[in-house]
Amino acid sequence: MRSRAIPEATVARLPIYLRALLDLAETQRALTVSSEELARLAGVNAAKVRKDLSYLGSYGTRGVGYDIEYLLYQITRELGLTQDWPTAIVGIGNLGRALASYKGFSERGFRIDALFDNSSEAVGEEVGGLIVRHLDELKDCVAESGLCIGIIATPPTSAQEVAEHFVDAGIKSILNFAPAMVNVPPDVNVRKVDLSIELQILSFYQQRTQAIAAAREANRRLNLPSA
Amino acid sequence: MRSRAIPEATVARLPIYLRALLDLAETQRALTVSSEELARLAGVNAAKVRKDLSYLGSYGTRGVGYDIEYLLYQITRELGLTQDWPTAIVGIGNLGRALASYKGFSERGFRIDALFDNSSEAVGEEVGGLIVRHLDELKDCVAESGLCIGIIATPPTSAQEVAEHFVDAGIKSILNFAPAMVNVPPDVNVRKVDLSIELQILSFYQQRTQAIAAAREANRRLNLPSA
DNA sequence: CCGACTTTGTGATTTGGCTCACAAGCTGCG
DNA sequence: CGCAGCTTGTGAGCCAAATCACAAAGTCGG
Repeated sequence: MRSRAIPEATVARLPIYLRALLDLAETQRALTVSSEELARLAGVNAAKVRKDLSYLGSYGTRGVGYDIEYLLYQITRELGLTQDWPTAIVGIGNLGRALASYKGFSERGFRIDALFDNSSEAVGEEVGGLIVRHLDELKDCVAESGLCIGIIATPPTSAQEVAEHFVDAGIKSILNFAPAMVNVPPDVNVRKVDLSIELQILSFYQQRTQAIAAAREANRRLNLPSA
Repeated sequence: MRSRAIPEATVARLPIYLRALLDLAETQRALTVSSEELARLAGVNAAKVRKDLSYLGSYGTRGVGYDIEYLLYQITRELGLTQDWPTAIVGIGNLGRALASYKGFSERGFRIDALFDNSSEAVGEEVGGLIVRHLDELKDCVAESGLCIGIIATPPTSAQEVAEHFVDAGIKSILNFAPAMVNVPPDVNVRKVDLSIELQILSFYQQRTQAIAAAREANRRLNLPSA
């Protein structure tokens, strides 16, 4: 189990465990936590927690559980959150503004360091304590201040163009909020968050349960035609 | 293949195909699309597209491809997007405001019909053309206007409370933007979007590639001690 | 009408991840 | 020290989903 290959699914859950552990550490009720309790807090099952944590190494004690502080440190380190990742947002519309002032980022070690837009209206404006700069300055800015992560918050039509600016500037990690696919070289990592896709998935299941209810109702009436 | 059980993974991709098809329909270059092209637009592989679409029925023509308009209609219907799903947002902070005025929702048939908060500052304010109401009015509002989907955009500490309000009001579909788990009865469907989790995942892979580069560099120096 | 070409639909296989179940290992108590 | 009671770590089996590969079914040109 000493292989350095942590499954993708596990990586995606580490941040969830991290948050649960932070909550536990704040409310100082105990020094250790069992896989059972962590599972409850993270909304998964206990075996999965244990298997996930075992990929990081054997950090638990049988009969006792996991030391909260130690586990916190290990997960933080594994996720690369012991260092700051300077981050830039491109596209200062509704969404970009909200992201720029979103507390959740800074709380988890992602300081937003620069904002860019290509409309002359937005450039020069102050948003969340930062001055919006023109997209053309991106490359220089990356070179100067070592930006590592780029966030796309533009309309979908500009997403590809912004992604290419990022790639050109040497950024290797991109978070794309625009509802559009972007193509990048294989050494660049893109993750996508689509706010409306999740709603559409909810719609699917909602419709299905309503359809089932309607069908049941129809059957009931057929079976009892003259109630 | 006539089974009505569409795999979850397929449901999650249908919105992506939908968007790609809408793009194609707008730019009217052709009446049909091949699985190959659709796959390229959606960022998946062609066999997956075909298998996904086959769960909806046999809507393609061999040697030709899929009729764009017809496929659009079928996916829209399957996702339950032929009807409107009245939606409410609870928590009118930075994020809630951005979501309330986010164009992407209305473009895809999710009209935001009501906004709620429980701070007396926010209540009464106008955001995106709607008046913010107090959370206590939620239940009445659901009864009156048939709200179907609830969005949580509060800080994590309030998420569970808001979820319980939703459940109490009879809402069965919840989209949770708060970085916290919520517990609901099994007949309620919760989906979670966590903006910072995606950044943390990016951080993991970014750190890993940097670590590999550093190790390689170190090796190079060891092998060439007196360059 | 035929043969070359294109593209779908889908069995078969592989992969990856989830769950179960239990041995191994720790604590605390008598 | 030995035993009872927890809790971890992990092999084994299982299941869903991704991929492959190809027959079936269409188009088009001559």
